[in-house]
Amino acid sequence: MVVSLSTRLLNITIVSFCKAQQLQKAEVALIDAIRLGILPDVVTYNQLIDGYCRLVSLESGYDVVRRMCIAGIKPDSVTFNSLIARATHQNQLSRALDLFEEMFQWGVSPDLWSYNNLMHCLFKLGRPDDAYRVLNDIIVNDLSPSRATCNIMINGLCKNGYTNNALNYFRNLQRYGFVPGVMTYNILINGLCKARRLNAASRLLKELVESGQSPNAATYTTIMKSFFRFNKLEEGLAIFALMRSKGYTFDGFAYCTVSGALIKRGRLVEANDLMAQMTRDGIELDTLSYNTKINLRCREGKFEDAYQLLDELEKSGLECDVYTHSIIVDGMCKAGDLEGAQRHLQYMGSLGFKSTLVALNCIVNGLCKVGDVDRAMALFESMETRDDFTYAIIVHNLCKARRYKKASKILFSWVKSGLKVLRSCQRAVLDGLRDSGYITDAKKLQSKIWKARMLRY
DNA sequence: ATAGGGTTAG
Repeated sequence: MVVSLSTRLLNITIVSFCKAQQLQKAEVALIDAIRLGILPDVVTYNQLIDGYCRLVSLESGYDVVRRMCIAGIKPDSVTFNSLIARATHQNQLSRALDLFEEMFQWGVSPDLWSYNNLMHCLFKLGRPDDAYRVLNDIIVNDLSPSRATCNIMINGLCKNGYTNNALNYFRNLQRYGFVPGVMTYNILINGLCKARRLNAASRLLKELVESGQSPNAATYTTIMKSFFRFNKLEEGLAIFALMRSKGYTFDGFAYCTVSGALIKRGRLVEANDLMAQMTRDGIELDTLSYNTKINLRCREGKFEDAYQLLDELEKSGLECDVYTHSIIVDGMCKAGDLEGAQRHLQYMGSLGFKSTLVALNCIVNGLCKVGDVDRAMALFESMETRDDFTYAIIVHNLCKARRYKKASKILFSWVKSGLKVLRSCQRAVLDGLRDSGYITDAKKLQSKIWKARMLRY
């Protein structure tokens, strides 16, 4: 009795150190306890494993599993769930499946958490069919899907383009007595907004309110963003005002989102006012707010001010991120200072930023805008990773320069890359080819694209 | 645990 009480105290100590992100101290507590003759149990180790998985890495968590086995304690489903959560969070599917296998070998059955994580991972990897198979596994294994399971299903279906299936699934669940919460509604509203089905989204919003629940910050942000996406600035601003009146603008994120939308449309004065208002409302600046302010100064052409903000950001103990530098590189490109942009890109590299893709895209775009499509092409060819933005910039500008043959080659490699292809770019190339007399080439390109798309699946 | 949210193209 005395021993088990001490173990409980040890566990409370360990979990609070893990929550405070102090693994060293948790380890010391464990050693001290053992020295006093207090024996750790499965809970002790599970807490430590979870801490290592969350704060350090999957491998470091797994090391604790080894220690636990040496100590003669058998892992349980909670042990594996921490490891599986970390693996699936990093989209390491095969690692997660290895853990399932190992779990079976220990004679431990996966529980609902294990399956939920696996489902989520499969959806993120764009494999909705396999995720659906996991849902079947849940039912076959006599586990009942939880609210989280349903949300993961609905979200996964939406994210993979099956908005209608998500909606049908949702309605079926309701028929079986499922009472959706705000999160479920948010997932669907977001899915419908992204699928440009605003009427269906607003019907669900109405349903949410009629169910006696209140929309939350996420609901409002989703709706506001979709207004901005469809260029309905005033409607978006009205939502922002509503958020403010309800106190959902406490973290400054909404301010920055609205400012970003204003900056994009060149309404710099209003963006300035808004950022000032944010300060007046007593919201502290974080990296995001600094980035927004830097973006604003760059667009105003005040690069000294932008650099001063950068300085201030670092002095206040915050850290610049990849956005900060991409914003500066883009700002210089937009101001026509390609040399400055290249210089800042190098600086960014020297700071150890691995992903310079967005900054490179900005420079490719900047080179095109000052009429140097050849240098833009050279940079494009030298890039080791490209995304849909990279291709869109190059293809669009080659078309603008009426270099349709080159554009059609790049468009084709774009299709083959599997990245999302902008319809406007594809049309520009095909129309361009036809209008300049290359009718056969246009037809050939079209059939090649068709075939490449078919071959992908 | 699972919803939203900042940089680049059109």
